[in-house]
Amino acid sequence: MTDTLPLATETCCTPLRAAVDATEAQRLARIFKALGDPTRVMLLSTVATSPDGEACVCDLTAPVGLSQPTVSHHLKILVDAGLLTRSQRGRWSYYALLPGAIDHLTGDLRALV
Amino acid sequence: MTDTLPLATETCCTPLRAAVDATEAQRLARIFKALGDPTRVMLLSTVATSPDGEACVCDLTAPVGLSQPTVSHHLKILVDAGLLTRSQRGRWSYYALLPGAIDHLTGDLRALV
DNA sequence: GCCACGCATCGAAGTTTGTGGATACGTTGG
DNA sequence: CCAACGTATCCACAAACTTCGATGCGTGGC
Repeated sequence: MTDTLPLATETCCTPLRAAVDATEAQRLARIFKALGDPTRVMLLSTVATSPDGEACVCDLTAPVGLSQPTVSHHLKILVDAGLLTRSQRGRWSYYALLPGAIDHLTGDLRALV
Repeated sequence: MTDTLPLATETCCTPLRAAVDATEAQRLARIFKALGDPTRVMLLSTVATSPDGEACVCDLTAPVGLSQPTVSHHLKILVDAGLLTRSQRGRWSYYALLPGAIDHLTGDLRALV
């Protein structure tokens, strides 16, 4: 008796879970973070839409208006994120879009929600 | 005479341009940056896959294991990026996925490359 | 009207990131 | 070999970001 129920939780605070686990969220966030800079968006687009499908660093400094070390830094982030590939031929490093990378990303994005 | 050509540019340093202008790159980067954090990826997924399609802050602190101010901060970033909507009913703020936001994003992503 | 509740905002500390100059590395041409 | 060239790496610094405690703001119940 007198055992008043400890107040129901109303309609709030229901237990929820994401469609991905913490590891997958971290992997996706790493990719999105690579795209989370205007310079890198420009670089990715420039590389992907170049006539040969690839471009070297000296081609990319002018479009973004930044120094060569900075451009190399951004390109490395895009490569580490699995969006670009790097192939060195002679003195030049050619960057190209990793085939299927964008499709995989859009697929993962839809799987999130 | 004797006007030797000033050395052709070899095969390098061709003039390139991105498929988007600087303003569009900045807009996209803003959205991607919002997704560039594991916590926000988890939050977006949790909100989007919740049974009612919406969730209040108190529902979301537990899944990510962070304090309430921090969760509110991340949710504001997702709202500002145009990914979530916020609707206050009573004492609670309900966050939901903005319809079409993911589709627009995937479309913009394909238009980039 | 007052208090409890859920949430947003503020202030601060620690960490990460973007950027460029200087420099080192690998390659090519002479 | 040696010099010139294209890149990557290192160092430093300013700016932005993540996080949380404290606090302020609406709303609802008594």
